[in-house]
Amino acid sequence: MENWDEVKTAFQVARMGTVSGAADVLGVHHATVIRHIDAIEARLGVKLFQRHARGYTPTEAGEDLLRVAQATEDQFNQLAGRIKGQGDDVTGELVVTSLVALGPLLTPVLAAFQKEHDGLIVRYLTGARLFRLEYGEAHVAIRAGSAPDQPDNVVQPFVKQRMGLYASRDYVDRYGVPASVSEFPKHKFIDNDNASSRAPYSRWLRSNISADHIVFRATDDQNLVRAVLESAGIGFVPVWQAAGNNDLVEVHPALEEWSAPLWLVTHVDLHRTTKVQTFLSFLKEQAKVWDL
Amino acid sequence: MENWDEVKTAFQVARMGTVSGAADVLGVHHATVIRHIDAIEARLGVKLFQRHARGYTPTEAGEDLLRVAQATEDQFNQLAGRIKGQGDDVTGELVVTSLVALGPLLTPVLAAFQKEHDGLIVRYLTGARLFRLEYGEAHVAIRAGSAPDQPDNVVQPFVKQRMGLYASRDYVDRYGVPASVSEFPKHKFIDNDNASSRAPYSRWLRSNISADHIVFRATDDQNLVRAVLESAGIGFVPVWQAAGNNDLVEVHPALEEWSAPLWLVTHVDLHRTTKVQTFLSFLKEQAKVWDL
DNA sequence: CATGCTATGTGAATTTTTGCACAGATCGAT
DNA sequence: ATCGATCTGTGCAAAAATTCACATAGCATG
Repeated sequence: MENWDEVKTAFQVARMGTVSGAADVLGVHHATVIRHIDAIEARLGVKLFQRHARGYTPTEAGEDLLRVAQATEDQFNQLAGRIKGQGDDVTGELVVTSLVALGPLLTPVLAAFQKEHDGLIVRYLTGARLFRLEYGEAHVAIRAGSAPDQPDNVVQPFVKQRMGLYASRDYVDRYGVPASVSEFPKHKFIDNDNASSRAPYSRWLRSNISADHIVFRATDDQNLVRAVLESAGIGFVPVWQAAGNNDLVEVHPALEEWSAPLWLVTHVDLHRTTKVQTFLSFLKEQAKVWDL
Repeated sequence: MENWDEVKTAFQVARMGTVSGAADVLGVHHATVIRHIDAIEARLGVKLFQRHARGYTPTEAGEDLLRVAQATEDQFNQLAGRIKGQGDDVTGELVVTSLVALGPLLTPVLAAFQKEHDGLIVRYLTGARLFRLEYGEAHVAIRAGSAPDQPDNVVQPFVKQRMGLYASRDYVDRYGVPASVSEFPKHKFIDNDNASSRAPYSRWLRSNISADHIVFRATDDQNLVRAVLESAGIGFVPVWQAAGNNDLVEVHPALEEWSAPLWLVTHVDLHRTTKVQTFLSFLKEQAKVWDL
């Protein structure tokens, strides 16, 4: 059974009883049907049909094939139905990945989206390692930083995350609050460990504060926030995150140039699917009421 | 699901995880695999795989297809096994057709053949209407008369059926036995109703006896024999059939030129199968001990 | 019994598919 | 970092499959 198309052809011949009839159904020339039958019979070494001028009557082998191929056709039709349908409704899994830091923001949205779509299973992946879209690990990724430029990824701007400079109440009690940028050199700062980070607030800090005043560095954003709370110094925290924390004191009003854009990233192959598109528009709608 | 071969290709890709791997298994070029996948996805309007430089990972739709096609492959393999096997052993049905008259001769042979092959179902069809090989109604036909010449049929000579001229004991008591052919015009004869019958004994009768001495005609051979037994006249009966009947008296020794050949006929498509060949050789072997 | 209809079957032309060669990209290892 | 191995992807030539055209054969109908 090397060639499945020949099985399909033989199936139609067995069902129709004639080569011409099968050719009509299959939308091919009757000569093609004859050659398919000849080929499959030659491979099997057994006649599937008895030929006569009024048509082909299946032998026992041919009737066996008829039964099996009938089942196959049914299964394929059902499969095609499922697959095509799947493209049009929001079911199955929706896998979303983002930085851990965005958890408080995204979890409510994802929960609400799930409630709207019965039969949808939401998987929200956040972790140390980058979940890769191109391996099918996620449908949608929310990424921070400069515009990603992966060839297979569809990237669109999401929201701007406003960043503020904060210190802990404890730090302020001890060192006070700088009245202006000019007083910054008197203070201790916290920043990303990545010296070439292209996050706008990080670049602003590097160009306005000498490196020796940056006394605490970490790779993970969450650990930077923890360092601020532990009074290690002054650091950037997203305004929405700082808003709910009474221990944080705003050291300097947020500047527009500190804002870090968030990006919505999907894989090309999945971007056009209804599931992904529905989620993306839902997400954007919810984001309108965010005050970042 | 128009093209079943594309399903097969997609199945292998889903199983292997790479286009190249699937191409190796399928024995085609990897470009062909890529084009098959593109084609089936285009028809379905849904991506079955996510492409990346290290291979193809199936989407949910792709995994669905994997499951269905896996089952299909299994079923096709089993089917191929059954069909190929069927070609090599003697099982299923063996349909044999012949003239009713040959029943006493053939039935024992058929019964013996069935005993030798477990799982074989013998159907011995004898009837008024001609069972037609080309419609698959029979595997083997035993025919009498002149060499048949159907293009789709494989014809081989079987045995010569010796014919004798017999009359009933009652007829002989009344009219006596003709001492030689020269006395034949004094007697009544029985013959086939078909004036153009090419059976050798029938032709001999036509050329040696004038038509007005043939007082009983029938289409069916068995009815001709019955007419002889009912004392309607002198008629031809196969010697093997007359041998077991004490009511029949040989009127004239059997002539070689009266012998009617029997033919074994099979359809081309079935002739090469083991089942038919096994039966034919069995039949010929049994026929060696016949005294016709 | 001739005629029309519907079949199968086959060689030649044409279209489609396949294979080939090479480019581009990724990953692991030396 | 560079090399080698392993993938995907694409234009182009070769091969293969399909279509076309026509021949042939049975069967029903008038």
